[in-house]
Formats: sequence, C-alpha cells, structure tokens
Amino acid sequence: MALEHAILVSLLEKPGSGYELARRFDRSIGYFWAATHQQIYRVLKRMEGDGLIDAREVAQQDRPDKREYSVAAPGREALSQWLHEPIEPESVRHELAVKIRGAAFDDPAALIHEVERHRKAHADRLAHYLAGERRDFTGPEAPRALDAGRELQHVVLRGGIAYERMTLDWLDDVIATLERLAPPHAGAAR
Amino acid sequence: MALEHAILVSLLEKPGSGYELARRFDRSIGYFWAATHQQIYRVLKRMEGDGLIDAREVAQQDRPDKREYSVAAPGREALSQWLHEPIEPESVRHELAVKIRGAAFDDPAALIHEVERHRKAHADRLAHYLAGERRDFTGPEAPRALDAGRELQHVVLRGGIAYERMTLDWLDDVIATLERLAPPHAGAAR
DNA sequence: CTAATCATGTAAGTAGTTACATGATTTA
DNA sequence: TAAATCATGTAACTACTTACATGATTAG
Repeated sequence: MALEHAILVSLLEKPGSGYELARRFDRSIGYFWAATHQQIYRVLKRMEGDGLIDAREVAQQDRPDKREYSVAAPGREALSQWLHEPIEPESVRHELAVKIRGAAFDDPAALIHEVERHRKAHADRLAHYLAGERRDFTGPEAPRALDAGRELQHVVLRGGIAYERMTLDWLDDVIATLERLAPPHAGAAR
Repeated sequence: MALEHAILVSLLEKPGSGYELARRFDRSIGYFWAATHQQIYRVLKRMEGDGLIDAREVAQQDRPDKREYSVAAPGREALSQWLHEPIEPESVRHELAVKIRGAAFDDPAALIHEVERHRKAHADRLAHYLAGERRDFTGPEAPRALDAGRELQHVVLRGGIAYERMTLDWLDDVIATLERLAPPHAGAAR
C-alpha cells in the first residue's frame, strides 16, 4: 500500500489539501506513483482516522475553504518503518509491449500510429522533466548543496529523464521494426 | 483489463494450461505483465465462459491431467479489436522512487543496502534477458527473417534489455547520491 | 518417505477505476 | 452567463493480492 507512503512523503515535503495532493499526483510525485482524487480522498480519510495525519480547516476568501493535512508523529514513524522494510523489485506492467507482441497476429503496420502517439507522449514528458530540471536544479544555488531533500528529488528526476530517453530510443526501434515487417505484404500472421 | 489480452497473445503464441500460463507469466510474457496463478485461473474461467478461448482436457500418463486452452475465433477478434484501440501511455508505479524521496525525512544512508539489493535484482534480470537473446535471437537462422512473431518478440526483449541497463545506471547514480549525503552527519532531515 | 514439481482451485480482503454528484469562486 | 478552476465527496464495480487448500506424480 504505497499510496499511503507516497502521500506521507508528499505531505512532509509540503502540507496540503486533498485537492492539492491530487494535483501533485498529476505532476511531480505522480510521475512515479499515479493516483486519482477519489482514491486520494478515501485514503486521506483513512489515514486521518488512523492518526497518521492531522487535518486543519483553512478558510479562504478568494476560494472555497479547504482541509489542509499535515503529517502527525505516528505518520512519520510509519514512514520511517516502511523505509526500513525491503520491498520487491518492481513487477512491471507494460501494456504497449503486449500490443507489440500481439501485432504478430494482426497487422503490424496498423500499430505504427499507436506507437508514434506513445512516442510523442514520452517526448512531451521528457521535455517537461528537462524544463523542471532547468527550473529547479540549475543555477547559483548549487553551493548551498547537501540539502538532502533537494538532492534526492533531483536524483529521482534524473531517473525519470533517463527512463524517457531510453523509452524514446526503444520506441524508435519498435517503429523501425514494424515498418520493416509492413511493406512486402500487409496482414502477416505466424 | 490487459491481462485478458496478454493471455490471448500468449495462447496464440502457444496453447497451454493455466499452470503453463502461470509459468510463462513468471518468465517471458510476465516481464512486462505480471500475474499470479490465482488470477490467471479466474480470468481463464471467465474467458472460457465468454467464448474467447476453448478448453480441451488432456490426459497425461507421467503427470496430472490438465486443461489446455487455445484461442477461439471470438478471442482472436477481441484481440484484433483491442489492438486497434488506443491505450493511455503508461502510468508508472515506482515504489523505490517514493522511498528515495522519503529518505530525506529519515536516514539516507540506511537506504543504500536496499538500493543495492534492487541493483542486484536488475543485474540478474539483465543477464537473464541477454542469455535469452543469445539463445533465441542469434545464429544462422537470421536469413529466415520476416517472421513477424519472432521479430516482435525480439524488439520487446530489446526493450527489456534497454530498461534494465538504464535502471542499473540510474541505481548507481542513486547509490552515489545517497553516499554523498551520508558521510558528514548521518540522520539528516529538512 | 520426503521434497519438488505439476495441476487447479476457493475465500477474504485490499486497492484501484469509473461514473456520478455537488457547490463555491473566478475569469472571460 | 458560461466555462474554468478549486474543492470534496459517494457508489458501484473491477482488478489484484494473500492466505489457504487439495491432490497427483516423480526424483532423490
């Protein structure tokens, strides 16, 4: 149940409402742990009930009021404990790879468009990561290094960048392979 | 619900029992779509009920009998239809990245062992992929190219290899970063 | 005779998705 | 006054995980 832990990390980095968390899960933290607002609200409620987080009603003039959550001592403890437990190295779910192998039993050429669409999505994400890196991790603030949080956010971002670059290269390979299989006679099967 | 589609692809590549599928999901196809035997048996039953696959009782002398499944015409049709539908570019779930960002609020040095454990798992997987590539995709059978299934299996495997290589490099970066944060004063926090 | 492999499941619980719903405030 | 953003939820469903269970056959 890593969503709880992802929420704890995000709230330690900065307290916020369910809505704000949902937006973070569309950006930074969500790049490696996706969650919808429905799920977030449900889990926040449970975590509050378990005493892991505290809620504080915040009245706002220019916007609807909100409930701001922050991490309570038992939440910090729970996170710390989880950090010291081993986790299983990721079991991947790569739907596009299923499609690519499935294309052998259909028309490989028909998949080219879909793969190109994914390629574009990954190129956009890479551009977004690189912009974030330029914004947050370059410039003269470097001497103030040894800020653990900053360094660790950066190394995770570098992972995202490496992942997107690798994926782009691979998708080019996939497209080239599909094109090679297409020209002679469309509609190949085993 | 891509498990159904992954099963269809796997059964088109080669018919088999639930047990055999479960083993494939521990190897080849499972490298990009994980599933346990419990889930597989349940989905197989549903798919049979939906007419997507056919079952055939196979008596064996040297082993317990089994039910061998193969793809029926409606199953082929369902796969073909799915292949022509667009899917969302993957939403990633990278638990280790959550831990790395969480380490800012605990002892970064304490995470080094965990990351090294993951590094080893990925190194093993890479070695396994490379052995599979040497076994199945090298040698003099090259001229018999244009076998779509073979080519597509290979490009998916190349993706797995690229992913593991990228991950190893990144985990080295992570370890170096954690070590850099560790020496002066263990137990940093923001 | 014991462990390993082959083979198939049930039951209970947790996590996650999709659809639906409401209402405030702000900007065009 | 309509659309966008901020803000929070419920309900129903589907997917997935974990624990438990059984029984055959084979190799050591």
